[in-house]
Amino acid sequence: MSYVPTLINLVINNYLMEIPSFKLNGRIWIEIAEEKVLGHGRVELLERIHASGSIRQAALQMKMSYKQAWDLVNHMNDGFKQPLVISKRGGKGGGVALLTPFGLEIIGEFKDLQKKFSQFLERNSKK
Amino acid sequence: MSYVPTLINLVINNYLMEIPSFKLNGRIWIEIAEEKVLGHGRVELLERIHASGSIRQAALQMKMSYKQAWDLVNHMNDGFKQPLVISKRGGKGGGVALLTPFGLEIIGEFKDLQKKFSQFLERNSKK
DNA sequence: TTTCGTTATATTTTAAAAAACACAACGCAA
DNA sequence: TTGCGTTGTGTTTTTTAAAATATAACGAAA
Repeated sequence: MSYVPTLINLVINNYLMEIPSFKLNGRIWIEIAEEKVLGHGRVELLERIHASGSIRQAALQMKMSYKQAWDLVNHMNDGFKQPLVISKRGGKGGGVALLTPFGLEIIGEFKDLQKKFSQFLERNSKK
Repeated sequence: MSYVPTLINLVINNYLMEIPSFKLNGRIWIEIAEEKVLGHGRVELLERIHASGSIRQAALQMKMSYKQAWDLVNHMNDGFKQPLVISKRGGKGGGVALLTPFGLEIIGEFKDLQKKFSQFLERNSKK
């Protein structure tokens, strides 16, 4: 900095320097080929698809449009080499979607990471 | 889940279950009273204000509007109890903005946290 | 072979976020 | 006392993201 007015220098010395308590928060996600393929929201979507057997029901529960949910699923299936979700249209119930063993594995992996991260955030917050 | 077609069950067993290598990425930020007050972008803004002595120059360097930069600074000063930036208009150069000792302290704190976080991300990526 | 509810996909509309624009206030220096 | 470049603030416009709408394809079951 090239110029510091003397008056301001006087003013700023009236403030304390102790850092107040704060909460550290954040988000983590998995990237493959520099692209985000899995995060908090997508994992919740996968879990709800697993529980309901339906992309549409999962989307409704999360208050997102079916299109958005489908796009996310599609993007995940593309990002990983293997599908996390397999779906079929027509038939009993109109159609069905379910998780592959690989998809279930990925969910578990992410939840492990998320747990470690939550501990990190807790440890590094200032009480 | 209530219904799993046998055909699909056969299909999904053809996929492997090993988790591929991935990069864990993420962001952290500081919250006070449930509100985000400091993150990656704001810290960069503070550093550029410190280096240039000007909110406008810092904004230009980061390709954001002056208004946005000013709003961010204002929000930070509000969020923490004390100002991180003090500014003055008029006079030589048209005006000036500079960091308080408290602002500098906060930058240091966040960079420490960010460093730890980067190590966390590195440790938990899968090679 | 008709009905049903879902998957799959494209298009349109709406809402939110970001950027752009405009201008008063300020105080040093010429 | 005038000019200058910045701070400070509100308003308008543009861009982007999200939501809503529409519609074909599908296959089990009645």
